[in-house]
Amino acid sequence: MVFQITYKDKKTNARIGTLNTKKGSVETPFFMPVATKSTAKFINSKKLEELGAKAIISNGFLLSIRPGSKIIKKFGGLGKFMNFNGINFTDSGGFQMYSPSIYISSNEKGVFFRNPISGEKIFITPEKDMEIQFEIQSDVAMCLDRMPLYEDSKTEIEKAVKLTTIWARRCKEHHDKLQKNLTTNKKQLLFGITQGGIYKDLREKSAKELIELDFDGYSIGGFGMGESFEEEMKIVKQQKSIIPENKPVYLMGIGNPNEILEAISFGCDIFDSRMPTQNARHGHLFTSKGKIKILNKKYQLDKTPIDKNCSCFVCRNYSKAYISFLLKQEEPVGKELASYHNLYYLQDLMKQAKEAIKKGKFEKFKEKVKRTYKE
RNA sequence: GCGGAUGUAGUUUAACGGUAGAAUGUGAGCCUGUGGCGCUUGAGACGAGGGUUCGACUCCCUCCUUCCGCU
Repeated sequence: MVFQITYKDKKTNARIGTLNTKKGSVETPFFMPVATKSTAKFINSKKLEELGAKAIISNGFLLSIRPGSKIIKKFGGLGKFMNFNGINFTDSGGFQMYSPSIYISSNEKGVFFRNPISGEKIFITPEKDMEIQFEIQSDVAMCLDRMPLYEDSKTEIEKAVKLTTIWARRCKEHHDKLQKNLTTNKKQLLFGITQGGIYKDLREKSAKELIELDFDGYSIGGFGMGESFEEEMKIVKQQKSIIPENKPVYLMGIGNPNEILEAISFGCDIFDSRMPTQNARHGHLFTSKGKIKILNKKYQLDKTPIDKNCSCFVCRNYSKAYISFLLKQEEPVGKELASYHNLYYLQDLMKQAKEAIKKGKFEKFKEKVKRTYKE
């Protein structure tokens, strides 16, 4: 059993569940720090465990360029290579099509990338992508998908949906083949990714086509690209109404506290985003009173911690003024401290959300957080 | 003391007898399946005084500053 629901909220569609992987189980909903190249930026794997991350997501495609999936395999897989005790997700590289510096083109057969280091052309097919993630031995793999941009025309987005389904089928077939000889408890999970922008009809088509292929879980992709909160949530709600109840749902790339809680209330289970770490490096910090910009001059002499209500390592030891100064100086430790706090904040938020769901107080909790993060 | 050079944002520097431009720093904002990159925007300067000129940061004079060299 890949996924079990253990508790359902009465007022909303929020739920508590268990995701079972070859590395172990994790309670949902949870948030994954992004560890693209086998580490979160400025936060090592032991710190990730310390601050409460039970799962993280890395990028299979980028890791296959360097150090190479064969090397990671020799270490016994990504989890052992980076010495992370939690669950390792890997992304397919589909998202890198949005990165003009390495993306060249794509067709029905696969995607052309430019190796950012050597400059050589790389051709990634869905089959190749599955082999990479299999070799890296992540616990959960993602399908290669075609992510359109928010500003793309509906025709373009429709084409992306079509391609995403074609690739998803090939991913699934090849993934099954690769795992045929493994015992059940050694199997890697595979998630399909829906596309379709903010168009209900395209999203419906995308989700239904993927469901027919029967994945271990379903990701909603292509958000956080410029659409409004309402546009996004309208689709999330719709996708959840199509995806079978007993499948875990992963809203990709979403890290804003408001958006996460809203999506949880619709029944989403898994999240990831570079937001906490990227924001941290740029001085935007999450607190129980909302977001603060610690580089602002008014914190120059502030002796208090980032968040008085936070019990993280950073808030117990350092002042706003000190962290602000370090960030301004571009001292790596400043980035480390800020990133640590933001990641801790999100892990703690998820913990509180789960407790609130169990106590039947989730809606109230969500509204409270929403008020502090009103923009 | 004499001779030479020098003086433009906090800093490093452009240009021009007719609106003084940039870089960096600084203030404010942006970043959602990560390129630690970056992007937008605000404030900020002609050493002082006099002269020539319709008009001077620009040409001339005096003073001052700083640097170099020489008694």
